[in-house]
Amino acid sequence: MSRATTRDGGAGAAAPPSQAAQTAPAGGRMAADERRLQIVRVAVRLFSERGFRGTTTKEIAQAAGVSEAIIFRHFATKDDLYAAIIDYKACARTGACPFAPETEQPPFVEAVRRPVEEAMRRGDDRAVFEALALTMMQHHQDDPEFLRLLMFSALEGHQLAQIFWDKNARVLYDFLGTYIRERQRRGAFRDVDPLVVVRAFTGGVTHHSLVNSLWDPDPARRILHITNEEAAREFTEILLRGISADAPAVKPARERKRTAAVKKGKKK
Amino acid sequence: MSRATTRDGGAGAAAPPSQAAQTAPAGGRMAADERRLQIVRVAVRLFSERGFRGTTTKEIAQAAGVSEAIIFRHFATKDDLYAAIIDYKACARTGACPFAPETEQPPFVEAVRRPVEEAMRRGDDRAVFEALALTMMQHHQDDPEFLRLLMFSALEGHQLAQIFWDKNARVLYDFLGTYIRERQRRGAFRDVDPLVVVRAFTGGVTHHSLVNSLWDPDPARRILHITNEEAAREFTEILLRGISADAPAVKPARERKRTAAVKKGKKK
DNA sequence: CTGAGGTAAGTAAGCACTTACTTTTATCAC
DNA sequence: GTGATAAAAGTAAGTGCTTACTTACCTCAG
Repeated sequence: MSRATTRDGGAGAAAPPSQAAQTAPAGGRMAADERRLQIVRVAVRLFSERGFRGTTTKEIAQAAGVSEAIIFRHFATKDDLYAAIIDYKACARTGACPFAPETEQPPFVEAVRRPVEEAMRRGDDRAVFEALALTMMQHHQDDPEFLRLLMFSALEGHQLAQIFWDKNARVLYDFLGTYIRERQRRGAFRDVDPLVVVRAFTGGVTHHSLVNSLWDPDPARRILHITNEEAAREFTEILLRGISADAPAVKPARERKRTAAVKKGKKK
Repeated sequence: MSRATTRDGGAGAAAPPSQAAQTAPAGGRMAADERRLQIVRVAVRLFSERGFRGTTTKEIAQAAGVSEAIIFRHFATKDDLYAAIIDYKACARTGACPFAPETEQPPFVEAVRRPVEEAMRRGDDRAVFEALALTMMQHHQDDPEFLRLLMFSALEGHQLAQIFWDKNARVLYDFLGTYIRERQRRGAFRDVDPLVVVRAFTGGVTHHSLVNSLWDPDPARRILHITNEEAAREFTEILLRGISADAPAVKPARERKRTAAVKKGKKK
């Protein structure tokens, strides 16, 4: 059951720890399921670093500490391995999915859902959006592989991108959009297309994570150095003021009042 | 000057129009500069579609209608070709570039700058952000290659991503941040970190373009089908309401005179 | 008749994937 | 407990194809 330890000092010739093997020495022999899972994990890491096309099966084998043929014993083709990654990433984080495709629960949305729905029941708008933003950012930060893998997948035209959208983004748009519509009916929010609100908010959050991950890596973080909590709070504050109904009519834009002064012959 | 046409009907054997050659038959003989530029353009398109690693020199040659050896007569290595692309995409539009095709748009920030700065001088916040959003989205839509190339570049760790950030994003953060800070000093905007505002706003805009380009392509556009103008208007509305200074009693009057009321505990 | 634009046909290295073979280990009659 | 055994985990050394890049040659404008 537990990982190896049965024969660590054994033969010794299996995997020289001198180079490579950054992930796991993985020296000993493994049960098929273990090995398969390990290969998937290694492949996820490498694909997220270099893309599907940019990663060779040889590299995966080396990083996993086995020969290339092992990869092809567990996965018929490289595409097959990619498919396994989709299964893995689509359900791995729920913890309730060893490998079976039976999970219908999308991990990302599921992680988001609980705290957000709880806040929704209380009608606490601030908590809703703050929890949403924070959960998303935390997810991106805890699992930076995921964003990269997703972007590679979208750019390279693989299925993961579409699956992610259907299982996560679409769900989010639906249930957040529904909430916003409900709050509008109650007069809490002004009349904007709820989907535009979702797009604007999740866009700010996702873009923030993406820029952090691609251009402004973690320790230095020189472009915009704020905690996820601060970011969630500020983004939420902007959005809530931006869509709340009782807001003071915004600003000089309402120039129909100011007929007197500077009417620059603008458009109607 | 003009593209070929000198010997289209000539030999006939050069480029069979039966397959490939989606871009340009490019049959005849070209001057070196012409050919070089054409190769760069073709390569930009292919790299943006499949990434640097995912595009072969053979494909580039075929799409350009020449033999592979021609690529390597003009560019020592594939990396060299990539470097030429950087020049092309990063400065081709400034006009200050070796082989700048004077025809195309100015670079990103330059395109944004003119309308936005004009609105800034008028102090028309709405126009500032709307013009910014609209110019960005229009740029992304007119040149969808660019976003894809940029993302590939960032993911694959090429220089273009860094150069783009330094030459465009950083500049935008600076000069929009400065504007916001100025408006805060005048009491028009509440006290938020200007960089957070820039991140939130450009994030929403960029994310919108990215989702449109990767998940919701143009003709159908089923996830969120709005024009760039509408999107710019809505995003701007949300942002401006979101960061406008608190006006407890709605005071549409010029705020710079009214030192008394507003000015909450803002300065450090 | 020279030199620049262009090509066909390479080359060595790298790719996804196989084949033929060698351990290791769980199992079960004894 | 043994030890024969079958199945599975593992490997070394390929296979044929593709890749970035070269070499040797051609062709035609000036």
